[in-house]
Amino acid sequence: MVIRQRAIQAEDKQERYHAILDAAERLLARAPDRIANVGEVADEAGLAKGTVYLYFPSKDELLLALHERHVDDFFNALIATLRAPQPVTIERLIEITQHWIVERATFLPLATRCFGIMSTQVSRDVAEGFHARMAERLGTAGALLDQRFARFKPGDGVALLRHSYALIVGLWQMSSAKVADAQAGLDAHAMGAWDYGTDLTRALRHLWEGTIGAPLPSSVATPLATVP
Amino acid sequence: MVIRQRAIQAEDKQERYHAILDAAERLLARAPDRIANVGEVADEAGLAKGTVYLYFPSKDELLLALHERHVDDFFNALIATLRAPQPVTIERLIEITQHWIVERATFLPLATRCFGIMSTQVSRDVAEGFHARMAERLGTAGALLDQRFARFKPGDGVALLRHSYALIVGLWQMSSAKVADAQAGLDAHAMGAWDYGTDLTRALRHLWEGTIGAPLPSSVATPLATVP
Amino acid sequence: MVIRQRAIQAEDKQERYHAILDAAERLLARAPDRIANVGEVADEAGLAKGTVYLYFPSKDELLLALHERHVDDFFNALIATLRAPQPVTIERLIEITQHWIVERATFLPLATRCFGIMSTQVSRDVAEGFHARMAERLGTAGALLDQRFARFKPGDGVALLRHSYALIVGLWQMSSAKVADAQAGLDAHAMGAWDYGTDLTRALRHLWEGTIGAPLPSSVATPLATVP
Amino acid sequence: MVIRQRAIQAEDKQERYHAILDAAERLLARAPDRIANVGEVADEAGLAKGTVYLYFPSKDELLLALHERHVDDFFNALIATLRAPQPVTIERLIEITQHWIVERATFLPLATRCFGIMSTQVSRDVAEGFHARMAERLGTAGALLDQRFARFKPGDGVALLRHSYALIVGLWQMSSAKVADAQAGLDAHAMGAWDYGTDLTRALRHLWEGTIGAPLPSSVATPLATVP
DNA sequence: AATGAATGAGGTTTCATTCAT
DNA sequence: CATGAATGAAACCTCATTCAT
Repeated sequence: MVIRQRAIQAEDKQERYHAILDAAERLLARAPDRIANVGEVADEAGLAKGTVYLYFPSKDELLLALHERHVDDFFNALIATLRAPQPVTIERLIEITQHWIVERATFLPLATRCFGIMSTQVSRDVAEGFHARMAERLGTAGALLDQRFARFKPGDGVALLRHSYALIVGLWQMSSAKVADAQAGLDAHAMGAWDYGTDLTRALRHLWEGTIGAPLPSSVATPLATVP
Repeated sequence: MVIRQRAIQAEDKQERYHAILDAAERLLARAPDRIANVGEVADEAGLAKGTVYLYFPSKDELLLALHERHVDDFFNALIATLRAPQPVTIERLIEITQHWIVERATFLPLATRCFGIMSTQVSRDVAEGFHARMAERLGTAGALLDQRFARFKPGDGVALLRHSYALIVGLWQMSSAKVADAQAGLDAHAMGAWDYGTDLTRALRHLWEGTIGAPLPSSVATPLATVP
Repeated sequence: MVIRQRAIQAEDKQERYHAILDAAERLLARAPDRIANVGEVADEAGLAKGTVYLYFPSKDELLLALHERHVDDFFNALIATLRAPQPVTIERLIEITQHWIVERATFLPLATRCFGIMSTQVSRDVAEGFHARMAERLGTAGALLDQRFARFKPGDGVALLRHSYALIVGLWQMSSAKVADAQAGLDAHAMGAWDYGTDLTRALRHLWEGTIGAPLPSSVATPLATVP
Repeated sequence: MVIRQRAIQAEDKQERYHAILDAAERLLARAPDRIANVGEVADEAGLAKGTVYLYFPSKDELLLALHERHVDDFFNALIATLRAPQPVTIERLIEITQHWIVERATFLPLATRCFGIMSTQVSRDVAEGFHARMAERLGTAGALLDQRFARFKPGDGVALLRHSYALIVGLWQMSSAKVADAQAGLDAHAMGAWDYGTDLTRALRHLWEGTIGAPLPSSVATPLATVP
């Protein structure tokens, strides 16, 4: 009923676009098990339901956009680290993963949901767009990895990142909340280490060692000679 | 073992239970992108909707049971191979994965769906039951791996299997049908190898090499002296 | 107060709320034996099913609201009469009952149904709300009765009304349509007077006489000295 | 699967008929808010679902039969009292009502349900049959009342009983469990006496006094000269 | 007579999206 | 641009009753 300030400038639009994503993010953080409906997102953003559709063509694309923001944050941190002159330690890479993915309570639930969406609901165009942008980021970060590892051929870095991401998501799905709790009672030794964070670290380490072809010292890569 | 009009013997009931799962499987194979509703499954099975609910307490549990059958088939093949006296080659393990998971068009779409179900819709009891049975199979196969690899400590086998499964599922989600098609036009080199089967093989190889701590020869494990 | 295509003003909403109840009322009047489903109500109101759920949280609450409107109409008439300066005759009270309850073909079938709903389907909050509002009306009318009857102690009026209502509903249930017809063939004398309207009048008269402690003249109460 | 002894003798059939009613009674006593489904009744009786349908043509008629048994018990006690040579006190009549109706947790919920059924689901024949049998009992007890009260004309006794029954049922519906609890917090005085048992006693007393045309002493009727 | 597997009609509710205002 | 009322497809599950065994 209240007519809000209209977003006429492109900047205002950008701002509102992100305000909607922020609202969705808050709701997801509050209840990572469920995806809020459009009405709730609109309410949380202080807008009307119809307004959301001025900024996003569909709910699915809204979710995808939010996921993309998560992914972006992660890649930005990763790329920044790989561009910095300092040696890149494996601990540092795992730290980045922990911080931007594992500890961000909304990342993995939304990723799971988005993979579900992607395979069934979303139009080919949208899926292509999403993957193209994803590929770009992957390409950038992968290329930096290729430079760091003497033995890497072009494309190896990208592949390693893709595999890592698959491991991160796949492992999470196998140990999501309800199940993790259920496992608490079982014999941890017989089951293997079941804590997601610990298990993931171990799995990534194995994957990377296997990819590099040698045990990982604390530093996985040599310093870059030049800093971009 | 003719299935009569009414399944009165316990055996007949087993058969009908599986007949319903078969119907669901056929529908999924016909359209891996969508999950049929209960009415369609009943029709396909030549039964009434209510009859399906005599055999499964809810649609979700039907899907879970179907997924479990997939998983069982895979584990049975895996365990049989690990129990056989012959040396286990990595090629053989990848073959099993290819055959029972990758090439079975219904496995991965359903797995993705089930992960979604598991975290939100299904009661804790059901989820626990599912995971307990899964853990048992994992435990059996993992223990056999432990015996095969001299360096493996108890639990290493289970962990390797879990990590492998995560990789299989996660990678599939990143390259599900629609997207794979979309990628076809892009420069394969720049993107890295994007074919799911090929990429998965490579990723698993890296993961396993990293876990074993040595490059994989064609045979990943020594022959068993005795067959359990 | 033309109802527009969309009810935007609060007034329009009120009107639409009642339009839905009107539709339910018409359907019930047309077939007092059955309760229409929500789709039928929506059709009758010229709306979509979902729209009904914008105005009522559930079917049960819709029925309750309709019943409440019936009850309200009755109490409004009753209270108006009791507030008027004229002497209140028993004939007048029975007239009101006849008009607003007995002759309103939908009142008693719905009341019966609502008592069923109330004890099993409806949440405690809703039931409490309903009864609180009912108690308020009862209290108002009861207090007016207390003033009219010299011998009434506070609360006697409310009790009399409650008892009367119980008699109205209970007697109706014992003589609902099908049965009344069935009785038509029997010897009316041996069975006692079985016509609902007549029988009810007699029963109420007895109840009231017993409550007042004296035979009822045509005027059951003294005129009010002052009109509130 | 177990083939039970077949009820071939008429006596056995009677026994089984009542065993089914007993089962329904137990279930209702255990949860007066809900009507068990046919499967539950069969289980509780140790029979198969289909067997119930050998003894009752439909669920509704089963419920009606159970209700009829309740009503029978009440009337038997009432008639026995009215036939006994002792003076009949109002306290005694109320005691009978309390014992056979109010305190029998299953009577009133089932009565409510049966009135609902009767007006909508049951065939005319069944309804007629039920009411005819009910009328017979009413007639017997009513005639006894007519004899006890000097001023009663034929039919007055039946009418009084019918009115009393209406009051009993109607008042109960207005104060069934959920609501009674809800009322607990309110000011009992302003609301009138809300305890069902107390309120009912008061209402019945008023009804009877009004019918008899005089305040009720402790003894409502003169002793019978002859005992049938 | 007894069983219990099979039936399938029947009804409620949610929510992404549209579009009149 | 913004609103939020209206839409209506979609899907689940229960359970009284039937009937093959």
